[in-house]
Amino acid sequence: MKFRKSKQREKILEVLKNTNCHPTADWVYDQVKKEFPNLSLGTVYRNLKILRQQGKIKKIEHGSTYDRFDAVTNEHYHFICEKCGQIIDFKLEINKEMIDKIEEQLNCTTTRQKFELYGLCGECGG
Amino acid sequence: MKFRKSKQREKILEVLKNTNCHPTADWVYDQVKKEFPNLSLGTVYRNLKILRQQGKIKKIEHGSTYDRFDAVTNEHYHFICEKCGQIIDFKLEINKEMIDKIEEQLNCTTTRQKFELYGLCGECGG
DNA sequence: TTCTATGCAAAAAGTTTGCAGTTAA
DNA sequence: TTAACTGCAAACTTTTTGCATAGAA
Repeated sequence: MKFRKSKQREKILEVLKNTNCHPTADWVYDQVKKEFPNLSLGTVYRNLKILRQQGKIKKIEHGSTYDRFDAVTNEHYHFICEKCGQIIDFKLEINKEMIDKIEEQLNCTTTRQKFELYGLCGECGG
Repeated sequence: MKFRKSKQREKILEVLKNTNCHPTADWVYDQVKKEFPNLSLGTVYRNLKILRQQGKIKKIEHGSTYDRFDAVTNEHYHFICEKCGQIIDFKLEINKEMIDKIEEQLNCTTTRQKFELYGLCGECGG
């Protein structure tokens, strides 16, 4: 794949580099629009895709674009296959001291944790 | 909130109880449609919402319906305040042996982990 | 009888794509 | 000169909502 330079793409990357708020495409659009008033959202999405292909940014993945539901009520965590989207449950004892340490450090109290692993399942070449 | 009984809702819960594949709304729709051929997707979504309000099922959350992007490359995790919505980054050394054990158990390879804490931040009474 | 649940279809929300014109190399 | 990039708008995908009717309590 060949890429040319584009002012819009450079600005999009710059905006992303200068924030740690994990923005949405729309937020990026609003920022970059200040400099390129005719910018379109489609261009932002296309460039976000290209920047990912170039390995310069990451999309914060959640496996699938569909909502998924779960009637299993006991405490468990999820492994999500990045290829086939399959979700596999696993159990785990979360280290309580680790949580305590973070609570102290951030001066907060936590009520629940989410712990998810992403990768390839057995069938997809794990 | 008051709820009445409904055959469709009962069937939706039954279908969810009898699978461990964390289905999408559409998959549930296809299953339940076998018994209720006039079923509509809207009804499935509405009942999934009600079942969540009743605490009978969970939606596998990914925080927001928007894709989010990140050009910050170093590894970090998030504490999310359930009152004010603030997100605070923290660093953590994830126990590698723990991951190895899960990989072996599930026969998968993991490329990344998501570890999120939810609760109250200092300002909100943490 | 009352009001929640339903089916249907239209709208909303978020993302992708086709097209004709622009621009980097 | 050529083919990647752009803006615009339409299409697409997933979820929500409005409305009239059916059905549980």
